[in-house]
Amino acid sequence: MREKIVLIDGHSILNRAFYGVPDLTNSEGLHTNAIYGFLNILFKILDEEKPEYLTVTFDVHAPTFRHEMYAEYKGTRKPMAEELRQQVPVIKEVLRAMDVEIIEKAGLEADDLLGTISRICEEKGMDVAIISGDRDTLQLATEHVKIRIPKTKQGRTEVEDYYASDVKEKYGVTPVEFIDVKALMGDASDNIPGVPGVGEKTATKIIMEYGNIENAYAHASELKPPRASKNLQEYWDQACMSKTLATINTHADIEFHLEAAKHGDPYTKEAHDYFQKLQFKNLLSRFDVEASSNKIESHFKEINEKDRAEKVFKEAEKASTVGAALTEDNGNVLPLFAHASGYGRLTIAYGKDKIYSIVCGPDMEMDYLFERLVHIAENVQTFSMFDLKKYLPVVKITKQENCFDATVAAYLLNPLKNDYTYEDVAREQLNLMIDEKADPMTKACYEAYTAYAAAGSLTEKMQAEGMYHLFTDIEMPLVFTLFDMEQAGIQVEAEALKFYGEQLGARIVELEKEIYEMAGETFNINSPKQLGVVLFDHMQLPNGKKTKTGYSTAADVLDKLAPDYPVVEKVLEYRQLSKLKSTYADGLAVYISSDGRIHGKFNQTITATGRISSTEPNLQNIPVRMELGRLIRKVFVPKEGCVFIDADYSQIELRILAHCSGDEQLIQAYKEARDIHRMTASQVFHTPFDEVTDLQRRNAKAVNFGIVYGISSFGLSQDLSITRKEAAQYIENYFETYPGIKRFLDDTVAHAKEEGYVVTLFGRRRPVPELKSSNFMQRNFGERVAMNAPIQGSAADIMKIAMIGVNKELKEKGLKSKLILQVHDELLIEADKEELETVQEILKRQMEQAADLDVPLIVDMHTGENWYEAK
DNA sequence: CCGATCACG
DNA sequence: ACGTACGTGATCGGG
Repeated sequence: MREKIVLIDGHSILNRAFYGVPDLTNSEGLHTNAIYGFLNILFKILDEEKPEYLTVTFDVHAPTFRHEMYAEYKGTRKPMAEELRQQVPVIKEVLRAMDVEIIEKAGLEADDLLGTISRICEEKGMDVAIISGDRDTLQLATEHVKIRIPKTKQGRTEVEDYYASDVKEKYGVTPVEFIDVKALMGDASDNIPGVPGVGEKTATKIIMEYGNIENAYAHASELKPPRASKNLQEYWDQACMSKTLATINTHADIEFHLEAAKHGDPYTKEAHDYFQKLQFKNLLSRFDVEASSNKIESHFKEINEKDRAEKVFKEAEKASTVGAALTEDNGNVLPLFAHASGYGRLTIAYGKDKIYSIVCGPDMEMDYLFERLVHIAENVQTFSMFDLKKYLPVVKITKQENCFDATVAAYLLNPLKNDYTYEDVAREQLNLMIDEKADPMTKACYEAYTAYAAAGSLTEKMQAEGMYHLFTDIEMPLVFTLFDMEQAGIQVEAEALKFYGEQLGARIVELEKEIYEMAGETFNINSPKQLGVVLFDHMQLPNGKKTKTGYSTAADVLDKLAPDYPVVEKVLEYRQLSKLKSTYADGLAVYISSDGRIHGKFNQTITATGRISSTEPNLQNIPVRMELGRLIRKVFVPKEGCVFIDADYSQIELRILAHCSGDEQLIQAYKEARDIHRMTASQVFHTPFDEVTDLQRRNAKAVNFGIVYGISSFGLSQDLSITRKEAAQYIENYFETYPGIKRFLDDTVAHAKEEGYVVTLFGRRRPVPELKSSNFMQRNFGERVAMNAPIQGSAADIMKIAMIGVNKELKEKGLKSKLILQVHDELLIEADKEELETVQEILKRQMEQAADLDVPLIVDMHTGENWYEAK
C-alpha cells in the first residue's frame, strides 16, 4: 500500500473558513470563526484520508498574500481583515499543540511550498492530497496527487476532488496545460496580466489545440479569433511573463523531512486546552472523553434501596456543599413510580467520590425524596442546583440563604450566552467533558456533580469580578421572588377576552373584503411578500425602502403612503387588528390555567443588560400605547376582594444618567422636580421655559431617549423624521447644555474599549466585544451598547432590589396582597382591599428607597379594578 | 428555522 | 462611504 500525505494550504483554507463561517467570538472577545472552520475542514479531511503524514503550509508575507480568493479588486491588495488577522497566530498555535507540522518560509508562496513537497513525496512513491481553496493548485494534480477544494454550501462543507484526469474532464486541459491557459487569460487577483482580449473560453480552446503557449505562438497566424492572433504576437513578452508567474515552483529551496510530518494523535492535552479556551464545544467531543472523566464516572452510584438512600442523606446533611439534580428518567430503569411532575430520580453530589443517583420506587416515592432534599438544602452551607426556580414547586425550600443557582452565577459571569447548561459549566469551570450520548443516570450524576463542584470556582470568579454581592444580595433572592410571582399568576377574564377577540375578528373580515376590492384581487395580507407585490407592482404605489427579500411594508413606510392611498390605511388597520387578535386575544387565551389565571414565566438569565424577560406568554408587552390595544388590559383583573395597584418609576433611566454623570444641571433639575423634557427643550432650542411649544417638548423628549440609547444623529433623525444635520445640531446643543453627560458617555466608552466591558451601579458587567471589531458598523454598535448598558442595567438592578423588598415585606407582615407582574419600570400588585393603604406605602417606600442616588427616585401609583384602570 | 413585523419598556 | 437608535418575545409566512 502506498503511504499518504495530506498537504494543507493554511492561509487559503483559513481565508475560506473566515468567509464561510458566520462570525463567532469566545467570551474573551477573540474571533474564532476562521479557526473553527479550518479545524472542521481539517478533521473532515483527516477522517476521510486517514493519512500517515500531514503538513500545513503558510506563506509569510503579511500583511498581504498572493492568493486571496475573495479579493474583489484589481492590482492593489486589501489588507487582511482584522478579525481574520488575529486568528492567524492562534491557528498556528493550535496546530502546534496538535503536533501538526507547519512549514513556512519567508519569501515563498504557499503554492511553491505545496508544489515542492508534493513533488518530493510523489517521487518517494506516496499518494498526496493537497487541500486548498485556490484553483491555481490544480496544475499540481497527477495520477497520485489529488487536489481537494472545499466548498461551503449552506453551512455544510463539500469537497471537490481533482486527479489529473478530473482536471482534464472539467477544464478540457491537462494540469500542465492549465498553466498555459492561465498565462493567456490572466488572473486579476494574482496580478497576472495575461493576453488582452483573451478570456477563459478562447484561452482553453487555443491550449486544447496547441498544448502550450510556445506552440501557439509558433502558429500564431492560424489562431482563430483574429484578435487573439494579433494580441498574442503583440503581447508575447507579457504572455511569457504571465506563464512564469502562473507556474508553481516545484523545486523551491526548502528542507522537507518526511519524518517530521508524521501524523500522530492530534488529541493532546494542550490541544484540548486550546479548544476549551476557544469554546469549540462540538470539536471538544472528538477528544477521548474516557480519559478525562473516567475517574469521576467510576464514583457514580445508583441507589434503589431505601436504607442505602437514608445513609447517603444523613451523610449529605453534614456536608458543607451539596449539588443536586432532579431528572425525569428516560432510561428503562423505572418510570413507574415517577411523580406527577415527571421527576423520577434525585441525584446528589457532595464530594468527588460522593455522587449518588437515587431512583424512586414503591418505598421511596418522589414526594419523600423531595422532602429529604429540602432537609438537606436547609442544613448545609451551600446547596447548589442548575435553574433552581424550576424545581421550587416540588422542592419547597424556605431557607433561601444557603441556595446557589449555578445557572444564574454562570449568567452573571457572561450574560451574552444563549443558555447556561451544566455541560457548558462543567467544561468551562471544571475542565470536564460530558458525552452527549451518556445514559440518563450518568448525565444526572454529572449535573449534580457540576452543581457541587463548580459552585466554588463560580463564586471565586464572581468575587474576582466584583459581582458576588450582586449575586448573593440581588440575584439569588430574586430567584425566589420570581418564583412567588409565577406561582401567584394573574387572573384573566376568559369570557371577556373571547368576546374581544370576536369583535376584532368581525372587523378583520370587513377590512379583508375592502382591501381585496380596492386591490382588485385576493391575497394573503399577512404576507409582507405578497402585500409588497400587490401594492408596489400591481397597484404601482411609489415604493420606498426595500428589504433583502422584496419591498418593505413596515408601518413607517406605509404611514407615509396612507394619506394618499386609502387601501394603505386599510392595510394598516388590518395589521393592527390581526396583531391584537392573534398575539393577544387568541394568544393569551391558551395560557389561562384551570384556576382562571395566567402563570407566565419570568426569566432571569436571558438579557445582556440584567433585565428580566417574560415568556409563555410575554406579559411585558401587553398593548398600552394605542387605545384599542390598551382595552385588552381590562381583562386582567384582581381576584375577589382585591384591587390592582400599579406603580412605575418616573424616568428612572434619565435619573440614573443624572446620577452617574454627576451633571449639575440635570441633578439640580430633578431635585427641584422640574419638567425635564420641557427644560431640555428650552435649552436645546434656546427658548424661554414657558414658551416651549408642544413640538419642541416632544423633540426634546426624543433626544433624551436617544441619549439613553447611545445617541446617533441618524437614529434621532429617523425617530423625529428630520434631517441628519438637524438631528446632529440637536445633539450638539444637548451636549453643550449638559457637559457632564457628554463627559460621562465618553468616559464610559473609553472604559469599555480599555477593559472590554461596562459595569452597572451594582457591579453587573456586560462585555462589549463589538468594540474590537474592524467593522465600522459593529464598532458603532459597540459604542452605543457601552453607553446604554450601564443605564438600562442599573435601572434593572434597582427594580430587582425593589421587587425583593416589596415581596419580602408583604410576606413578613403576613399580608395577603401579592406582587404579580414586573414590566421593567413598573410593578403590579394584587392588593387585598383591606390592606390597600398599607401596601401602597410599602410599595412606594420600597421602590423609592431601593437605591440612594444623588437625585430622588419617584414612583407614580394608580389603583383600579383592572389593569386598564390601574395604569 | 429565519426574516419581517410589531407589541412593550 | 459605511447603514444605525437600546433591550426584549410572539406570530406569521415561506423556504
